[in-house]
Amino acid sequence: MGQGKVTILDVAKHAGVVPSTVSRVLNGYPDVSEETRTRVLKAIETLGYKPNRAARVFRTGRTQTVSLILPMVGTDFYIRLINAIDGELARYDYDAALFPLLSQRRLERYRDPGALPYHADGLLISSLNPDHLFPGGKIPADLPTVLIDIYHPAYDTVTVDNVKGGYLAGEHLAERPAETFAVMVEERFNTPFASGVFRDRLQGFKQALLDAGQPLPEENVITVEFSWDGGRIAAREILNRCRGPINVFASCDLLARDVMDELRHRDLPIGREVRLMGFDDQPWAEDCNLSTVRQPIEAMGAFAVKLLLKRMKEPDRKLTHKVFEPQLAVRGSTKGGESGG
Amino acid sequence: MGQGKVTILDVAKHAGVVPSTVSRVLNGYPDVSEETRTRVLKAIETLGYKPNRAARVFRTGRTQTVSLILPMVGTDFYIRLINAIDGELARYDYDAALFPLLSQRRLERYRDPGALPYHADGLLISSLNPDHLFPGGKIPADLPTVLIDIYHPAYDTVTVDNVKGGYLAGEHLAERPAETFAVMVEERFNTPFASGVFRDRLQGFKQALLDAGQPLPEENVITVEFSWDGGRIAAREILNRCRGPINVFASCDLLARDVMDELRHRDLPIGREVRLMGFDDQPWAEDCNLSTVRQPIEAMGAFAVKLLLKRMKEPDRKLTHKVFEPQLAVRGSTKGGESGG
DNA sequence: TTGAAAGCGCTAACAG
DNA sequence: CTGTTAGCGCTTTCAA
Repeated sequence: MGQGKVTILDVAKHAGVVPSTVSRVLNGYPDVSEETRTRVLKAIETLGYKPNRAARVFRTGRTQTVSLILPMVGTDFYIRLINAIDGELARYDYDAALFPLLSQRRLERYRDPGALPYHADGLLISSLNPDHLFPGGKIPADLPTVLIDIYHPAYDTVTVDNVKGGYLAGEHLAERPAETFAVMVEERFNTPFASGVFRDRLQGFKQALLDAGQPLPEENVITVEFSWDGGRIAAREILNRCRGPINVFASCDLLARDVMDELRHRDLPIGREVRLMGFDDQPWAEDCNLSTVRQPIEAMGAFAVKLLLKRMKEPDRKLTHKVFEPQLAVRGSTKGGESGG
Repeated sequence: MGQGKVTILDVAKHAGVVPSTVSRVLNGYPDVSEETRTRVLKAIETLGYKPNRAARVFRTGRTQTVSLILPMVGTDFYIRLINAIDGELARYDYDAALFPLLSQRRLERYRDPGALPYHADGLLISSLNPDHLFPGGKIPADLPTVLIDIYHPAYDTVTVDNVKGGYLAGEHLAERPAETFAVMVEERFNTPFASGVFRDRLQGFKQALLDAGQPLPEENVITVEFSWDGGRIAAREILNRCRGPINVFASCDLLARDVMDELRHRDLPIGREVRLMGFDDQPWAEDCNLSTVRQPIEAMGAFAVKLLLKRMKEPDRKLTHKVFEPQLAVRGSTKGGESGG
């Protein structure tokens, strides 16, 4: 049975119908009598028929696939995003194909309009700016496209308001005045991987402090590489400079975690002497008792999918730029009293 | 020009030849006169012809694509592996499609023989045991398959000798006798994600100590969750138990890094009072001055690809089980003198 | 070295 | 509700 060579014709013969009828059953058309339907299904079963995807794609011109281009996979943000996108796509019988831009070579291959990622019905690009990615900023293939986590005037975009998130963090810390520091991540220019989110977060943070009448001195912005000990270096820098009560805003939880670590090793009671905020609400942030800013990633993913499907249906609809609002997650690291951990 | 609707027929007409000739040019057949070849190429150029991948796949039955199923993407091991595989595949005009098993839902979808990953000419599976992955251990689609980083008697496999790696680490540490500990990562049974590498590393390590006449007491094996603070917990445990000179073998660099961190915070001179070994040789291991065990990941990836291509050519060739040997990378964390960092 | 012709497996008009 | 028919774009014999 089923050597993979059973075609719709075999099924039709076996069921005593014509191929198009089998096709109708296969594609769930309503106008098939219950009787023939079961007969066809039985034939499919006994012959072990497996539809030939290549033929279907060829014939219909649709792959039922959406390509998702992103910098990497493995961080919490992307895993949650992918799952959200995946789940939503499945509701419409679509599959997601993942294309993490792990190396320069891959990027170069994706400049070819015939490359694998463009063999899809639509394109989702997360955290990457087409202007930096492709020569002339033009996506090689002419596919319906939605950008996630990055703004661009020429595409449908789904973003989170990072400025607002930073503002929320700033507002929150400003309620408990202290010498305040921000730990930033180096974002190189002209890199494909520069979405500017960290810059935005800092900007909002500064604004909040300004509005609260506690402007952040420029020298209190510590910029570090996003490396295996960036956060620790920043923490040491801060503690060298300042002894009294401190507020620290780290532009992502990963950084905040390292800062927290360093603080704890110095027996500084987090939440009292030092208050610390992160950004992202990583799953372990709660365990760390880390105050942070939560992004509605699942909602963004689902929205992006819906938007893409709409764009696929109506290529000429006007552009949508959806902005999601982040939320404050207040925990021990900015409350009084308990130590964080 | 080139609305994506230009076919090989248009090109043929424009060049004054017949479609099959265009096809011959497209596929680099030798028996085409230089004159017609250039004429065809010019036609392709001016019309902006882009070959229709779907049609080609349909016609030839080949996708020129290999699917790579792995637990995740983003760790150094997988990034290096993917790049190696990618590069080797490109030499043979193949593309790699990545399928990280990020969620249970994805796994379930991949149980369907019609799922996207099986729409390929071959399958590479890294670090995942088909027996745990699929019901009955049978890969849903009947594709040429090579397993990487995991052994299985029924498939071509490419592995690294983790037992040997652990042995090398053990031998190395045994040269400087001290109270010795091993930090293990919890590997749950019946999980798709249990490849057993950590177990193998520990086994080799124990054997080396045994052979050196310094058997490792069972209670000196510290098992931790692979979480954000597993290494630190282990380090504290070790330091609570023991004061004198210590040898620590962490079953991966990530863990070793956290152990090292905790040690440094206690001002324990790494390489003197405490000697520490990791496993994997992460890119930052050298910066940390961490002694570790290096895996020939690039060689493994390239070999796996070659093996897969052979299997695709000759489905009936006998199974290959290639085992690569790891190498010791000795650095400051196990040398005398300098502190690690 | 090139042309003619057939057909891969499936779907989508259209007709009945 | 079901059958007839045509053809998607490309490759691959086979013949010239």
